Amino acid sequence: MIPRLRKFYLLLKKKYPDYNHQWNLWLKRRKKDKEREEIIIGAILTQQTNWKNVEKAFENLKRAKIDSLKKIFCLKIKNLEKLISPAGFYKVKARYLFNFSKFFVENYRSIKDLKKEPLFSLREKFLKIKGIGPETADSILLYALDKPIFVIDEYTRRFILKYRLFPSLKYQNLQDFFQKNLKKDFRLYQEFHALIVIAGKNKEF
DNA sequence: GTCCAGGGCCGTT
DNA sequence: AACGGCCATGGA
Repeated sequence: MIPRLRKFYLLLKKKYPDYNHQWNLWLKRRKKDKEREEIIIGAILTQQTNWKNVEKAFENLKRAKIDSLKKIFCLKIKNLEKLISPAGFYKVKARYLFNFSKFFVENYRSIKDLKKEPLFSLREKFLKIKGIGPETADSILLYALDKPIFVIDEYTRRFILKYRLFPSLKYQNLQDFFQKNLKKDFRLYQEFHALIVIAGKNKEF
């Protein structure tokens, strides 16, 4: 029998066919380390923030040639604050970005090196960094490092709530629910979660 | 002018 | 363990 959750996945997939094309391109492209680092930076900048504002912050960073965690680590915190200010909460986020960058440059040689580490050991380490909570940690693991862990965010909660798919909205409970009902595959997790976000932005729930 | 967006931390209970 | 206040900008 097919889990109900999987039916919703297939339904969303059918409902947003033009996204399918983009998705296939995203899957095929071999991600460069720089791109993975950008995903990490974006995961922090977008905390409780509209993506439009995050894009403005990215434009500033690009203009200043700040395109890696190492460069963020070397930057003066005040300068970093100024560059990312359009993304809001800029003082805490500058600190958060610095904290993650420090963790990265001091413990790993490259993104490949980081990627080699097992999921759960990595997740625990991420969660110890100030500024990295469960959602940000899992976004980085899933989207930047291709690790099979399902991201729970506000859209995911609204999706679950609307269709009454699960009684609890607590992070761990929901994540277990998704992972128990889906094949353990980072591609599936990425695509399903992305579809939930698209549908959410589209005011479906 | 008001509301709010893909969180997380911290202090209080 | 759970909850409220706080962090800040730009677009609707």
